[in-house]
Amino acid sequence: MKGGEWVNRAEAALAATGRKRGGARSALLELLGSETCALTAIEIEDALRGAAGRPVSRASVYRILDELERLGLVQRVEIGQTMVRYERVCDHDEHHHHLVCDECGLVIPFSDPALERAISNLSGRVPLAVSEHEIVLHGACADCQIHPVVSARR
Amino acid sequence: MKGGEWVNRAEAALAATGRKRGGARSALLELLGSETCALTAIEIEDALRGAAGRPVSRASVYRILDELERLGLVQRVEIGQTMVRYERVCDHDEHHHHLVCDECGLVIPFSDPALERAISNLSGRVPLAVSEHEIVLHGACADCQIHPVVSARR
DNA sequence: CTTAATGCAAACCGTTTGCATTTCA
DNA sequence: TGAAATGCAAACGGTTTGCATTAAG
Repeated sequence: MKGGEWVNRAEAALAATGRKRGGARSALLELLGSETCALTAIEIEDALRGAAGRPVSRASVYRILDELERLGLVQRVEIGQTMVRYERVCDHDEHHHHLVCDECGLVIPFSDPALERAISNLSGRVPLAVSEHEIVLHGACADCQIHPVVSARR
Repeated sequence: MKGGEWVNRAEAALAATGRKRGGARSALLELLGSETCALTAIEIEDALRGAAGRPVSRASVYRILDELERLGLVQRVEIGQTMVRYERVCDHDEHHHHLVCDECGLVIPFSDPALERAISNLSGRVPLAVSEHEIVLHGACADCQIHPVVSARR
């Protein structure tokens, strides 16, 4: 499984910087490894408090995510929903972006080679050394087109 | 000037909903009309308190922006910088996206027809009725490639 | 033992809200 | 005069920080 590989890579990267191992962090790594799309800190906290066991304090969730982000193992995904989301940084073939339903908040991952081509093409012609990119399509998901939630509006 | 047109359209849209005119709002409209790229609420507040005259309270800035957003006259731009940015919604030919320098926070607008083509092409093949999209390229601007700000990191 | 990891509670800060006051039509 | 617009200050809520405690090596 892809996520397992990522967990190993993460453990290795952390060990390489002379870090000690902690229960909270490995629980969080395992969760992120099993998840393919972006979660908020609260969702992570809840998931860890729930079934999977090993509750982790919110402060630790944020600290660990921050650390993983600095190491390039996790990336923030900000898709206009107040709360920041986090997901593991994956190999090229797992690279994806997000569809966001503005009615119900549903987040769906997608990928599109043509779009990636346009981006990498563009990256060379721009006054910035591009290191990453983020694409978000907003709209209404199938359910919300059928059952519009009148009062949602963020 | 493009911005002037936008201001007129905005005034008209507001009048059409039976709203009264207020000093704070017209000052804010004028500012947004003269600005081509995204500003934060604080930047707007400062700009209005400064030279241009007519200080506007922060609460009003947020309320007015919210109102303009609901009317489709302004759009939020969230580019991973903690604070939300706002810019006027422009005609098709002014449509653009953003380059963000992760070192110093500089925001640069850009547009790319090929990218837009890829997006609109994609929009039809996706499980979402796409109403808008946002693209952000992150990296280091020219200045920051030369003089790296060691400790910036958000 | 020495240093990193963690939890708890308080602090932060951008944003929103409640309420009294002013302004427009 | 009645509804909308505005300012001020307090409330909110996601995130960060300080500090004391626990645990890894």
